[in-house]
Parts: sequence; structure tokens; C-alpha cells
Amino acid sequence: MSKRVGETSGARTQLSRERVLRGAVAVADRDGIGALTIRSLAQELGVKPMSVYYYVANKDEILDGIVDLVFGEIELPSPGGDWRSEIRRRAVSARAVLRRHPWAIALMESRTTPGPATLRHHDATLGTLRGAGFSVGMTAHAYALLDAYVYGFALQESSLPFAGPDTAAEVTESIAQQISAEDYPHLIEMATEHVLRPGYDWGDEFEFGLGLILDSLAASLPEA
Amino acid sequence: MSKRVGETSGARTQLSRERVLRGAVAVADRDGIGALTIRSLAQELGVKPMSVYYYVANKDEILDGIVDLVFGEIELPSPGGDWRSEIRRRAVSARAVLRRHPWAIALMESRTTPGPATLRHHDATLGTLRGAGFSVGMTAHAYALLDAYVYGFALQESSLPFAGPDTAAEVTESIAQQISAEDYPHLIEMATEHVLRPGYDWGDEFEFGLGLILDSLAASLPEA
DNA sequence: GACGCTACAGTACTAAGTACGAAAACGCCA
DNA sequence: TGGCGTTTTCGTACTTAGTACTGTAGCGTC
Repeated sequence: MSKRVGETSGARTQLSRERVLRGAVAVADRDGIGALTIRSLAQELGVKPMSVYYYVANKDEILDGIVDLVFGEIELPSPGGDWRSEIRRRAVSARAVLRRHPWAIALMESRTTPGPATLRHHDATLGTLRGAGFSVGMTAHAYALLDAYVYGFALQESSLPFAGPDTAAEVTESIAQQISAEDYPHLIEMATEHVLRPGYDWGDEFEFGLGLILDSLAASLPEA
Repeated sequence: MSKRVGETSGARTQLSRERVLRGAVAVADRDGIGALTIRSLAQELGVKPMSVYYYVANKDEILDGIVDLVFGEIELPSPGGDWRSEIRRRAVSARAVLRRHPWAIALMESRTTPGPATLRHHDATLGTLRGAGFSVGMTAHAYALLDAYVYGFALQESSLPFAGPDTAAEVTESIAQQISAEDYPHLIEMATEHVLRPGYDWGDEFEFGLGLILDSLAASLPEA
């Protein structure tokens, strides 16, 4: 009864580790990481739950795998180019990727076995900084700072209940109505005089911090 | 048979929402957030599972509650003092708290209903920045940057498999042995020439980034 | 054409969240 | 002191999810 490999109705291609992981990303993107269960994943793939266990040992391996997939989506900086624009490009790309896959941020906390894409990513970034003339110690400083900022920003962004210009307004408003101006005057000020203004996009804050960090790092570099 | 309130052996005081939440924090600190189940929490409290549901509606409410408890542990900056030292103190305290309760970082991502301690914290920090002379817009920039850095650093710190001086060495070494110097030369360089050096404490990187950020923000402030 | 390998599926056990309702303890008053 | 409503705790049972163990269909090989 069941469809077999290479059979007439070409719908179901063969399963593979790759397809399992991509399916898991699709489920997590669509319904959140909480909705990613072996059963929901199997349904996404059009197979029965236990079939996915042929390609992965357990759910943890799936989680490790999709974190590495996400890392693979981040643009690599090339050690050859101008370090500032390369590092900026990487940061912007990382932020965009983590916005697409917000569940990945929290996952990175619990996973400890880095995959190949993750290692390649770190190596390329370190290489770009070293190539720019930063010492080993200064590279460690810079990398810790940059990544803390990028991940931290993504973390905040994902925990905000809005995304994109103007969408902040409605949500902030409904929250602002519930907190008293006496107890939290500065919160109210920030909301009414800034966030609730039309055209405000919280995501724009990213550029400010990134620019400030890159400027300061550049200033610490000996003149070329 | 069971011990009751005010009975002879004074061990079991009455349950309360407060005790439930503190118990949850204790379990999460000791065994990780993954080990926090209604059953494990009940055991911690010396009661049966369903008893905790008298004080909280569901597990989500517990999670919201303990995030707010953690926020309450962070030292509040006082708007009266020198803004730089106040903001620095808050950042250092926040980092310390998140190191004590690493599970809180990931939780903050999923929780969206801020508790009173959380609101008070944000309000005090905003107030300190405004009092220092930053405009509303600049305060938003500064706060986004500072918090991204603090949370991001804590996030990285928690995902590193080591904590404290020198402990980095063993772990890094075991990992470094598994990755080839040809494929990841800069990763190897960083490990051998920096992280593996005796006395190295990754946590020290925090001060560098924090100082850099505070310096840059101070530079943007009009002279007093 | 028996054997074994690959790929998938069925059954069933366990852990965890929690709805529902019983029951124990307590306070209050007659 | 005994009855009664309220507060607090607990027992039972249903549901979802991870996964161990086992079965089986297709296919290649000698």
C-alpha cells in the first residue's frame, strides 16, 4: 500500500538526514520550537514518527543539527576584504538569520557540540579580525563584544512582541495602558514620546550599536 | 497522618505563591530548567504535585514568575548618582545574576508578560540615563545597546562549557584536539595562544566591552 | 531463491502537564 | 462541643511526547 522509492506518484522522495533537519527547521519556523515534536516532524515529512529515528539518534541530535543549519545560513566574512565592511556584513546577516529563526537563539544556549558550519563560521570571523591587524588578545576582546551584541540584540528582538516599523505602536500601547504613569514614569515617557511615534522601528537600533562598536574597535587599531 | 500547619514538627510551613516560585528557582539552579517539572517542584516543596496548582494556574505562570524573581535580584541603578558608575554597577550585577541563574536567559526569550520587578528595573535604568542628560532617542539607543551586550554576554557565557579562570583550558583542549588545524587555523590559534594560557578567564572579556560601550556613550554626551 | 541490508512502520512503555473532584484541616459560631 | 463553609492539599486519570523494541516490505547479491 505504501509508496515506495521511485514509485509512480513522485511526491515522496527518499528521506535523509538532510531532509529530516530541514523539515525540523520548517516546523520550528512555522509553529515555534515548542511545536517541534517527533510526531509533528514526521507529519511534516509525510512519514510515521519512528521513521525519523533511522536518520538521527534522538531529538537532541536534531536540535544540534538545526542549530548548525542556521549557522550555515549566516554570510561568512572573507578575510581578504575590508575588515569593517566584512564584519558588518556578517553581523547584519547574523541578525537577519536569527530574526528568521528566533528559536535558534535560545537553542544555542543549551547546545554545546558545535557543528561544522558553526566552526567554519567562527574560524572565518576570527581570521578576518586577525587579518585586519588585531592582536590575538584584541581579537578575543572584539569577537566577544561583537557576538554578545549581535546575539543579545537578536534575543531582545525575539522577545519583543512586535517586528517591523509601526507594529510596535499597537502592542506598546496596550501594555502602556496597564502600567501606571506614577509607578513607571520613564517607561511611559519612552513609550509615548518615542516608541509610539509613527515610523519608529525598534530594529533600527541595531545599526546604532553596531556602528558604535565598529568605530571604537577601529580606533584601537594601529594606523595602517 | 500528614503534617499540618502549626503542628508539632515545624518543618512544613504553609505553601504560598512565593514559596512555590522560590522552590522553582532552587530546582532550576540545582538541576537545570529542564529538570523543573511540577513533580520535581512538588518534591522540593515536600508536597504532592497537584498542590502547587492552588497557587499558580499552570507551568507558564511559574516560568513568568521566576523570570521576574530573577529580575528582582539585579541591583537597581539610582538616578541620583553618577550615571556611569550606576549603569556599570547595574550591568555587572545583571551579569552576575544571570550567571547564577543561566536558565533565565533562555526563558526571557519566550516570556512576554513582564512582572513588576522587571518593569521597575527598566524604569530605574531609563531614569538614570535620562537624568544623565541623554535625550529620549539617545536613551533608547543606549539602553538597547547596553542590554543587548549584557544579555548577549550572559548568553555566550552560559553556553560555554566552563566558568571561572583556567577551567577553560581543559575543555577547550579536549575540543581543540578534535578539530583539525588545517580546517580551522584561527580557531586553533585562538585556543593555543590565548585561551589555553594559564590564568586566562573568559569572563574578563566582559569588562572590556562594557568599558568600550560606556566610553563611547559618554563621548556622545554634551559636556556637563 | 535464500540471505541480509536498507528504510520505514506498529506497539507499547514512560515521563510530564493538568482537569476534575474528593477530602483533610481550619475558622467560626451556636 | 459539634456543625458548616472555606481554605488548602491530594488522588485518580487523561493526554501528549520521547523512544525502545520488534516487525516487515523492497531490493541487491551470490
